[in-house]
Amino acid sequence: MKKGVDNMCPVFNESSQSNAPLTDRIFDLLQDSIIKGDIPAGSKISEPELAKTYGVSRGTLREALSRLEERHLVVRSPNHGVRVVSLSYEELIETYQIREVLGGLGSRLAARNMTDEEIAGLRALLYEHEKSIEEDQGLSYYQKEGEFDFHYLVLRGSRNKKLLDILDGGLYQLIRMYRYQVSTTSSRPSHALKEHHRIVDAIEERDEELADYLMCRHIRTARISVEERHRNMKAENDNNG
Amino acid sequence: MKKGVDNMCPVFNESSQSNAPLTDRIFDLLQDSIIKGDIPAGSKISEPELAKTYGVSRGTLREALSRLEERHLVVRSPNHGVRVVSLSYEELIETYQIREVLGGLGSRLAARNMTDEEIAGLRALLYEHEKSIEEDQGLSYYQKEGEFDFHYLVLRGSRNKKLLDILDGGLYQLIRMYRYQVSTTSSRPSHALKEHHRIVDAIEERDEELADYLMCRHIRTARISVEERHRNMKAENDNNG
DNA sequence: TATAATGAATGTGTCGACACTTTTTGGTTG
DNA sequence: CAACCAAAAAGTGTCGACACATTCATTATA
Repeated sequence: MKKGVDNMCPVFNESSQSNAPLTDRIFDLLQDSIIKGDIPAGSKISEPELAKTYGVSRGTLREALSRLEERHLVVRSPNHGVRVVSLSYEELIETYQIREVLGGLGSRLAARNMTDEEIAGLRALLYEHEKSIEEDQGLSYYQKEGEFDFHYLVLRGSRNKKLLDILDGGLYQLIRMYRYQVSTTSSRPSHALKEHHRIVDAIEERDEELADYLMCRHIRTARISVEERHRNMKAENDNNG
Repeated sequence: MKKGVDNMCPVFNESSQSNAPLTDRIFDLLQDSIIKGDIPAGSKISEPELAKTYGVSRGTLREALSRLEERHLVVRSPNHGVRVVSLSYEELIETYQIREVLGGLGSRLAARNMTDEEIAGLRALLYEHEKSIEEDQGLSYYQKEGEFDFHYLVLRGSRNKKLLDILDGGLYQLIRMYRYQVSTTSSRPSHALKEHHRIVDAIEERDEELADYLMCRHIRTARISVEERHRNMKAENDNNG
């Protein structure tokens, strides 16, 4: 499963090594469970119960929860406990707005700083994705996570660590969560791939401005698609209600 | 001290209420100490010692440290302890690059979403700052924190909570830290104020594109000033060494 | 005298326990 | 039967303790 792309991109679960501190592993596990919906969005968390589930002490778990809270994946109200965020449409759009300009910046910097080898690797990834789309097998993986692999490589190429921190450590999560929840199989994956190729073209030609512009537009397209889907769902609800 | 601007802007130390959970208060205290340099950058932290200093248990303090780590204000290496970040020049520039596009986005959204009352408040703040600059008293405060009050109000006006989260919860800190450390009394505070006024002009006229552009340029100016200062310091060091 | 081995001291990782607060339950009363 | 109050159950906030890892000081050795 996951084909050759497996382990290519350490974006998620950075510290799941079995020798890493327990708290870190719990943090990763929890984050994954929240994003994938194993722990339902909006549900309340019982610290003793969760601690028993993962087989760790409450203090250890609370440390992980503190970090999750800092990442806005859970919300804690004093004396009332912790509950998983319930992603709102507005928040999702806000996230896309930010991702748009940051993605643009990342792409621009990537055009400036990426090595030729890295660019080749990026292109290779896209061919992987193409194959994945043709076969039904990898399709679901590509649409759920594959796109992040691409964006991750670009971000790495930007040489701006803070940028990667922000996007990988807090911003992507919401979007991934959304994808898992509404299982949004982007209607035209091949179209997205074409856009990816164009972005790599621009990076390859060291055309910073174009790379910036194309990435912005690419993400804006995704946002608009979400907005459309939302309008449709709302209209449908209004009809049924 | 701090004149009338006191308590005007709750950007920092949000949860220092005396009834807030102990962990949160420790978190705020620690963050402030780190930013202001009371706990020197790069210094190693002894958990038992710090816990005794603040009069809390180690578990409580560790929770705060976990959040500080998520915010990249401290770095933890397993079994080797926690040490305060030592801000590097590169990281600072990276931060400015991001702040540039995010500030632009915030300003653009502020032009779209701010109410007339909010805009009036923004203008009032600038007049406060003008007065502060004329009197020597408030000068140091303005140059250290006043500018953040301005940017904070704009961000609030953008109606994009995530944007505020990112900038206030992680990005501004580095820059504030830098200001305290090199006590960079921006050479031309009145010039910065003029730029602020122009930005408010654009917001007032609901000129999104101009607001975006001016804010970007304003932050870019700050970045370039930092870069220049850095070049000068380096040149001086090279001469003396 | 420099270096390597060894034991003490300090520090981190993790856990279990207790006090106080909120929620739930179940009985009581109008 | 509904509304209300009280006791119990569950949960959160905070603390202290112990095992293991790391660092430091000391001593023994080449």
